[in-house]
Amino acid sequence: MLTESTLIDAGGSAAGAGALLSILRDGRPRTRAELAQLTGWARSTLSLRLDALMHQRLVAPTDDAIHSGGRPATTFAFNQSARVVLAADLGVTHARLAVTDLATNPLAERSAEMPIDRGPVPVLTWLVETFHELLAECGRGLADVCGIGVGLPGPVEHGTGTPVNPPIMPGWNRFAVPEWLSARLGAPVLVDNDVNIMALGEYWAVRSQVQHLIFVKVGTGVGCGIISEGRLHRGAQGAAGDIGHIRVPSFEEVVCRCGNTGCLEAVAGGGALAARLREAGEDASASRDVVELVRAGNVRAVQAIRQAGREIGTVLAWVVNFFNPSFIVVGGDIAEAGEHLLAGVREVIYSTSLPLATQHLNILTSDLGDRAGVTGAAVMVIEHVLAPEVVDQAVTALSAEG
Amino acid sequence: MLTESTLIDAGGSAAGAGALLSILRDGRPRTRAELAQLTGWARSTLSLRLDALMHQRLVAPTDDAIHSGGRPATTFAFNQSARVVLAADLGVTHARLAVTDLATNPLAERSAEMPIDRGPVPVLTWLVETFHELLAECGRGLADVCGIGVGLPGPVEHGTGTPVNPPIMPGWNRFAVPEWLSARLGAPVLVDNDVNIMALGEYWAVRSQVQHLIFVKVGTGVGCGIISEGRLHRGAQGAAGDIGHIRVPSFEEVVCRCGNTGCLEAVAGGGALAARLREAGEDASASRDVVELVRAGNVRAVQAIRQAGREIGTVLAWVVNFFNPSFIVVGGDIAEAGEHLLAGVREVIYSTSLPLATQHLNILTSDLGDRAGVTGAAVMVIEHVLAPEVVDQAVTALSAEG
DNA sequence: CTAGTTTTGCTTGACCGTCGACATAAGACG
DNA sequence: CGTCTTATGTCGACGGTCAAGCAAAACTAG
Repeated sequence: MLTESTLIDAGGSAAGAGALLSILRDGRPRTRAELAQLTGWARSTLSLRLDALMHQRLVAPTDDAIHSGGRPATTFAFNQSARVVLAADLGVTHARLAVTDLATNPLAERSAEMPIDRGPVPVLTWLVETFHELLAECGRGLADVCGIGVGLPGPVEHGTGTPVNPPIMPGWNRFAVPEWLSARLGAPVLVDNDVNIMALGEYWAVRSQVQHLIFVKVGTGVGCGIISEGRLHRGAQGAAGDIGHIRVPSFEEVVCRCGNTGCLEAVAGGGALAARLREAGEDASASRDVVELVRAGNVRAVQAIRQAGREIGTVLAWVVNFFNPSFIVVGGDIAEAGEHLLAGVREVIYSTSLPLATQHLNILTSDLGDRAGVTGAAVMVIEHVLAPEVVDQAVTALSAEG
Repeated sequence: MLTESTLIDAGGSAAGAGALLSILRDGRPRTRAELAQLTGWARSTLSLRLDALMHQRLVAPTDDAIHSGGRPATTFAFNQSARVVLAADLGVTHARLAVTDLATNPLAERSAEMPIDRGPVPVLTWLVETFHELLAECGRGLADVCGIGVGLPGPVEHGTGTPVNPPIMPGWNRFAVPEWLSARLGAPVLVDNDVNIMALGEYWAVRSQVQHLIFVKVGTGVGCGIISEGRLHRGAQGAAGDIGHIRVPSFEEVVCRCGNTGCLEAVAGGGALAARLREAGEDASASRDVVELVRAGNVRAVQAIRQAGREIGTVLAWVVNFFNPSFIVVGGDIAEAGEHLLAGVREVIYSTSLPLATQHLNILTSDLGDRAGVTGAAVMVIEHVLAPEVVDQAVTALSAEG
């Protein structure tokens, strides 16, 4: 069997351009002299590499030059607009699509009702159409697209990009999302669980200060995404972060939709809160109604959410001891209904977890809000496409053809 | 300020030798032709790199050649005996030292009573002396030592290798262990928490099958080490894995040595078990006595251990949902007292955790037993010293001087 | 407007790593 | 013992990288 392997770098002509780009990716403009010192290359070599990146339009000279008495030095910076990313966050009932630049800034965005249970072909067909519209909106074409990132509301085998036995996505099991999409959009496709993607998005927002982060989504259900040393921890079956079905104390009688009893989700999830408020005579059928009630100042709803925060905090207190993150970001419908949930979470964590672990721990609501998903989908693509090896390969391929 | 930075590879003469070694590190002998194909290098280049590694004695030709009609091809394999590693597992009362080869095989080993509370200088002085004796025992000298790995029973800041506010190591706080040891033994020193090191050791034993592993140590206290994607997760303050002070349900009244109540350790730790058995009239003052009782067939002790397994299993069931490991290895004094603890752990995890997460989960006792610590200490050193960049640097340094 | 200063682009020659080809070594087979 | 086959060492060629130097460019200061 022929493996055609090149386990180690090919030593191609412009190899190293990727390393240069990864220095410039922080966005700071730099002069040639600075870059030569940082890379350790000769000025001539550096110019070669820089030219290669400029031909790819991944780097561009900035307007402001540095004046130091003589000829001003032109500075070069990462060109965020070189390519665009198509990012999709598909929820159970709702979808958000965006075209972003290479720094996750949105160029065009759309949010719409789109039930996932319509099945893969209708949903993805709509997705392709909408991406075309959004591209037109911001004056870009398919040629500018460097990759497509998709978040799905269920377990996804990230290696192949296919959903596996998703409980709430009828028809999607083992559907080859990447193949289907890349055949129609002509770019690499990456797929992952929606909570993982939101964790990536939140990590991106604080990446300069933080290595270990937990993102907790409290919507109809409860789940979390785990970032260890800046990388997503997916677990052996890609099932990591499923804290919604952890059994919490003193609620052994509550039945969960998963069939077990006492699950966190059945106690503190949006669906459970709605049901409890309904029993108390309030008008609430879904997680979103609970948020409405809280916004309207309904005392019972506020109390319920705060108590839910305490229950979730109990589980997160364990997580803090076990995982020792420096950030916990809480997002999802229920978290966005104000600080009530967070208050409950903080109350329990700071009183229960180890002082060493809580000392420098930040517990916050998401700054990105419902944009965390699309941001994370874009991050997933950007991290892949702008990885040094991939850039080197692209640069050499282009310089080879002329 | 001069940074003298070379962020990107120096392009030194024999760079790439490290990559070659990392291929050979699986121990399988290979011919030049195979290696050339695997690396993608020309045969001549490959021979150059191979020579460099052979000069370092890191690779050696094997005796058996492959006969294929013409001139037989000599095969080359990683030479595990090229260097030795000094590994130390310092417990609270007990210490185990070993000299190992580059595949963690013990060449000489010693286990002794050595209370950690004698303070850093007496303990480390004894350690240096004993290492000299062990080296003499297996006919090696300090020149053969490529690194020293140490495990300590408390929180360690791995970057600097110093203990920080250890609760049970008087005098060790902020003691610069690496500097002290490397000044006397002339080799790089790596220090980490003992549980982390044991996790590394257990991971090493199953690394071909497993990416995500949890090692649980049940001794006087309870703690765990976390391996994510083959790398140790230490957490933001290096405090990850502290499951001993997670509060478990229905034991809110039990007081823990940490001052809180209801901690797992206060319910299921070896110290707690001894106390409970003592109350019941048995003769047990420490965790080791509990093991004795179990070995002697004492029913109360067996029941106590099995119940402790259930309590620990409760916490591990949460961990399984959150982290989704593929292996859980249980070690420490209490775990080695037979299958009783494991039975309790399995009972709870398989009945409580999500089916998806438990489907391919293995829950085992340690094969390495009380050797997990020294093995892990050796692994820590080997992974560092045999990392491609480090090997490249060593090879170029040697070829430069002649 | 001119002289001074610093960056930038271009060229050259030298060096070193890598490659491919050729010659030689080592064992198998008849 | 000679021939065949395959492995291995050696050597020249190629190409990428570097350092140095020079000329042009671009701005400041007077």
